[in-house]
Amino acid sequence: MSDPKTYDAVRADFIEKSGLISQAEGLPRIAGRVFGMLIFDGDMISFGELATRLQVSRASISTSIRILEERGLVKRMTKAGERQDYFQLATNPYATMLEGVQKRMRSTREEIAATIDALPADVGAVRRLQDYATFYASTDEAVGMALNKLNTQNTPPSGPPATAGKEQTHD
Amino acid sequence: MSDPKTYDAVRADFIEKSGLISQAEGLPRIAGRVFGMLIFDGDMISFGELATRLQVSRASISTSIRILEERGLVKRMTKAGERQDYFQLATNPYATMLEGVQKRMRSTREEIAATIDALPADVGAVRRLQDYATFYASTDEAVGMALNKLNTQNTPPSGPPATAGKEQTHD
DNA sequence: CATTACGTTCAGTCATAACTGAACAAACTT
DNA sequence: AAGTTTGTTCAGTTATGACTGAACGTAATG
Repeated sequence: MSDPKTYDAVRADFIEKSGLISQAEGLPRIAGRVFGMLIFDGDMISFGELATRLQVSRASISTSIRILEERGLVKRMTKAGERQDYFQLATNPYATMLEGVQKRMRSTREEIAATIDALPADVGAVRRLQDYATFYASTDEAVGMALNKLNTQNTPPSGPPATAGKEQTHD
Repeated sequence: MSDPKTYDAVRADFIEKSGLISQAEGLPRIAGRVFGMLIFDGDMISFGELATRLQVSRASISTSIRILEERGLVKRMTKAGERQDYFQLATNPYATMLEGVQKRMRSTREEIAATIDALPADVGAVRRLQDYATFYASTDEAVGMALNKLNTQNTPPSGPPATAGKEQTHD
């Protein structure tokens, strides 16, 4: 208990944990570390800084950022007078994550529905497939409720601080 | 539309799809195929039958079954007079899946909380970490609601049919 | 007893995806 | 112009995990 780790140690641990969490969610580990670093630090971080502070190649940063951008979790910024790209958490990244989950669940639910449609209604499998589909449907619905909560209650959450004037959203 | 696939073709497609779905959920593909086959066929399937019908090694069946048993999705049965093990969907496997999801989310939420506790309350990171933790908390809650629905509304669902007398649950 | 059937385990192979270094194009600096 | 800096892409390496074959223990069968 009485182990006051330094700020930097806590930070490093959290970033590393984020890597592992993301790995469990199907993202590459480095992308998770980038995400964790953006959460922890809050402010914009440059491309080069990401590479050096995480001690990985710039190629890895490039692809990780691409993945995070595709998923809508991170946005790319520019600073006037700076050549490097800067990155920041997207606004409400968690809602975006849930939307992604929803999307995937719906798609698999539809695949199950397609299987059901391809069968005559009286075969025994239909009943079990319907249960399977229902499972996805109600989970989808539950996620939708969490999403609503996220979108309404705390807008804006701790997202990017009101920009100080120099930065521009990139596209 | 006017493409009446044979029952066996629909079945094979579904089983294959299940493999892919499970792969996306972090399970080995073969485990997903086993799961899909158990859903589709409904009745008990023997160890050997799984290996031959899925055209994979018995070693793979063994480890896949172990995984599915560990997760509580499948139960092992024996038939009097039969030496082979038989397998069946567990009762309410979907609820069990959701419980697993919940468990994992709680554990990562706790890791985030631990990070927060290790920081003085006034650092900026705390706010963002709290948002992160809240995200997991409310998703956890939502899953809990879906779980309740699953557990109450349709008990028993299409689970294993009342056993015909010869089988025994294997512990 | 020997033989066969069954399921597990383990070493090894194979497939896949993460990660890197190097080559590159574009934009800036001198 | 030549030389930097920056980000992307691609070929190649590396790490990871799925899958298999073979060896094994156990239990039933003959």
